[in-house]
Amino acid sequence: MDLPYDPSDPASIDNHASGLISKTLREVSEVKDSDVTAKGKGDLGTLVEKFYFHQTPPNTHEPDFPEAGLELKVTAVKELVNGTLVPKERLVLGMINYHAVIKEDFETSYIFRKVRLMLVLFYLYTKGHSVIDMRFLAKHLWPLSPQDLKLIHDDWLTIVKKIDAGKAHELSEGDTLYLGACTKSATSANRTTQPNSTEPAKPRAFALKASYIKTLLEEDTIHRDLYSNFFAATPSESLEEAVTKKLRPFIGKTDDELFASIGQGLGKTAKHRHALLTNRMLGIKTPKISEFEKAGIHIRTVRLNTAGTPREDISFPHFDYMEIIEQRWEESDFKDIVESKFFFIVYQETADGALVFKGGRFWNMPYEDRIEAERVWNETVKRIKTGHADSLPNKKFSDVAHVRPHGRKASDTLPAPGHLNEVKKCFWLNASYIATQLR
DNA sequence: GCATGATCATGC
DNA sequence: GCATGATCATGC
Repeated sequence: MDLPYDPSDPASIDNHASGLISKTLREVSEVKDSDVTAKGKGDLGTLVEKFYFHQTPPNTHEPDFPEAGLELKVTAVKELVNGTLVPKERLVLGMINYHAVIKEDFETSYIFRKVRLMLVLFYLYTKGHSVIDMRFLAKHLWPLSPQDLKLIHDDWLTIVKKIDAGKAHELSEGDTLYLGACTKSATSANRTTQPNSTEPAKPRAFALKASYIKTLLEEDTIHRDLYSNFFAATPSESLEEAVTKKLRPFIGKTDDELFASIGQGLGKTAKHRHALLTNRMLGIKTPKISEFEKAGIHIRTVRLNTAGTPREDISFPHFDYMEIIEQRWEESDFKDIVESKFFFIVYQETADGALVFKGGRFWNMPYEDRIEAERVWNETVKRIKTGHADSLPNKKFSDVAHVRPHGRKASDTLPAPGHLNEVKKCFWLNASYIATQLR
């Protein structure tokens, strides 16, 4: 048949995709309910290609439009309570074949061929509806910038090196910045073989992090003035090296000195004043650092006492008792946290009470400690389920993490099994644990 | 000195 | 008004 667009021309494909915006697939094509398979999950992309673009998706690792070198991605967004749209999930590019990937080069890998130029269609996820009735809201034609391509290349190498070292079971999304190795399995017990080790590993896929998609969407629209970049891609330099180089001149200065020299206009009493100061050190005037936002990096200030131990434990958003008992570890918020990357801004107290900047440190949780975090999470859920939300794992239970209150005040509560008003709580990383990790 | 509970400052 | 990250307060 004659196609209503030119499959060798990205602009023409993009233009044809415009006809989907504000529509559902059912409204603009001949698709029927019987075309939707079993769960209906994940196959909207296939249906769009077949019924709207009249293409048979290549069952190889080629981009969907090989002549145009363009990969079509259909992905869900959800609406937050405040009305903003955010990606519902990571953008999965394809399963990782642990045995094959260690023999590949990035330049010839399917990841490279796919991410170079992507047309991403965003639809609003609406629970309980068939995928063909979910509405498309926006699209974006993405030729990857050289900076992003460089970091994704670095990420790919990091992942493949770890697999080649026989550590596929230790992979974590926190190992990398934009391209992650996300777990991909219906059941958390599912394991596969890996090269150079007898240890079974969770199946994982290459995926662009949700934080990456979210930032690109925002940068593209109304929030442009929120973000700025500091990373200039040079072949030899990693993001970590670029950060280290920027921060080096400020190491050894006190926070008072830093506020005086580069902190004009910053509130000195703000609790996140040290994070703001870091932006200034990186030469960034906007509230957010583009590269850190894309990578979903948790930026946290660590204030060491004179003995070199953090004064405080590290808190996270409180959880909902009734929600967490319905979750499995694999889909929990805390699992996402322990598989994310952190950037610690380290200050040390001196005997005379000054705070000296010691530098920034990237960190993500090692494998054994993620197993321990999972143990704490499981015990927490078990206790809540059995009506003990008032007595959750404390510091004696684990060297890595504990649970304790995190509300705005004692009366800031949520319902839990057996408790109508239990104070809001969250997972904390133990200060003593962070101390050992920083050494 | 540390564990645990409670609350503050800011942004949206 | 609430979420979030940071910090304070209390008691053993």
